[in-house]
Amino acid sequence: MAEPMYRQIARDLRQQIESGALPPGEKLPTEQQLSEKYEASRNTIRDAIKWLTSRVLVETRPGQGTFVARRLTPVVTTLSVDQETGLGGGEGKAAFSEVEARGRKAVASQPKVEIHSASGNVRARLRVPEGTQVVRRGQERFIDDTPWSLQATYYSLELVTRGAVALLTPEDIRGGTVAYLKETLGLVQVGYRDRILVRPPHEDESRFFGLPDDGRISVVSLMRTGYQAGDKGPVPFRVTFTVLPADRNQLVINFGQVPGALAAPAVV
Amino acid sequence: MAEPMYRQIARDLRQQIESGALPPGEKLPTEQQLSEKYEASRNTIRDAIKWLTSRVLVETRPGQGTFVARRLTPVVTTLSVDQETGLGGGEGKAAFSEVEARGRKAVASQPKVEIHSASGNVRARLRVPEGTQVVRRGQERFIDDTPWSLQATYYSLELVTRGAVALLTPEDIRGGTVAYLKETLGLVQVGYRDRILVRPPHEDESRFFGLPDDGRISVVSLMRTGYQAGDKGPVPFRVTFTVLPADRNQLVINFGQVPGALAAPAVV
DNA sequence: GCAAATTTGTTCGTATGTATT
DNA sequence: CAATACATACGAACAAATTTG
Repeated sequence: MAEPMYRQIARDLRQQIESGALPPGEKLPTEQQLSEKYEASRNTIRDAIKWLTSRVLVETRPGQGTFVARRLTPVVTTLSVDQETGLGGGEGKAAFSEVEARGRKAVASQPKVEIHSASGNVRARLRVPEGTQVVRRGQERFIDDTPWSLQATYYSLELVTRGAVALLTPEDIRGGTVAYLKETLGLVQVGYRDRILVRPPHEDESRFFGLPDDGRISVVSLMRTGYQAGDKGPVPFRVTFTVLPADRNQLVINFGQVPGALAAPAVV
Repeated sequence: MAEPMYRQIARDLRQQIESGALPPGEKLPTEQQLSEKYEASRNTIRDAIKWLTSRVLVETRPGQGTFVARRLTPVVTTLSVDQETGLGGGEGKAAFSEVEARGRKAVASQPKVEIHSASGNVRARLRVPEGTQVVRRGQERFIDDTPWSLQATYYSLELVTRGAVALLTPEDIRGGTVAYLKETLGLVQVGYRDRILVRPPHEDESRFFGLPDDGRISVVSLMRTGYQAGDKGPVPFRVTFTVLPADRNQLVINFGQVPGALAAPAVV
């Protein structure tokens, strides 16, 4: 038994999908029918389908059947600094200009504001001791009414006590928080560092994005630490966490002179 | 039956793993033993373990048992341009300086050179018509003797006919190909665009990296298009594809002034 | 080096539950 | 309510990989 039967069946079905014999959205024969066709038990057919499912080639819907997965058109986000606004890509309004330029509708929820103790990554990024109070401003974003990103920015509560009280209002801050902090406190962001990693989604993220609960689709976690000038070099003053489903997003970063046109999604 | 039995069992085991009762590397009880403990059939236990496996919480080894997965210490790659060398991060020797600064040993294979027709993404990135001949320079990279990245750069064959014959030699080009093209052809890279996406690994990639063949660990695909100056704006002249396993790599990009220290891996 | 014991992997059959049409 | 289709669960047998004696 060089290759298990369920793998042979999976391979055959995969070939049919990739050759186009079974186009996206098409319903596969029922497990019963496949069982007869391949002369295997229904359990073995299910193993084959499970193999295809874990590769996101098909998806099963109870009571309906198994369907060839549809390809999602990826959203491209440019991370490099916008030369005009000076805003980092993927932030505030800038996050949407690109999406809207493609004729898709983008909306963001009202920010949700919370205050709690900085923990784990937030402490590490902001370089604050345990127990430090931070303001968390969270937002949910949608494209064409489907969930697209979860974003949360953390600021030390000290910024509020120094006068940046608008950080506590659960509304969009006109012009963006970076500009607001500059006006209010004279705090200038001199640079930022993006950190990108891929990981399985948390449960709440799976729920929000409607990802399958088996964790086979990862999320891209984007951490952006903003720095202000300090005596001994740049000092962090805010950190933003953005979470995007990995299967429908691409990131683009430009260095130096590159074509001005919007970057089109790459073919996977 | 609100929550299926196999999920309850998986949840219980997961809790034991995350609480530390079952530390990384520890062997779980055998399927037989778990079957008795939870009063479920072996198949149900296997379903629970499969659930944990798909989340990379455990890994099973035939003939040995199931073990709590060990956390890999991620490798951090900085993509932004090195201020001193002018080289893009993640390329050539620059790709390794960061790794070696952490006391890890990094080696690259001799480049493998091939010539063939540009296809798909290569055509799209280089903006060349179907049938265009390109030079492909491929390299495998290792950190501490474990496979770390697969990289392939494509150049139009025209660069060779114009005099950049070293592109065809299966050896490292001293100083890097970007510098070589500048010396030889006066071709200056004025900018580049990075494009990042996440996808399941191809079969050859799974083999090379030793990833589980069920595709549950994705790879990060990094495409870098290099541009030279042209009459009507920047024109692409090379494209590099780098593939990294997503579970052990982090990317960092700096904009403006940021702390000079090496970026430490973030906690997931 | 080989044989036995252990452990996971594959496959079948069967029964029942749950979601959708 | 009935029919259809996938989901869960049990039991059993043999295969393949690995360790142990």
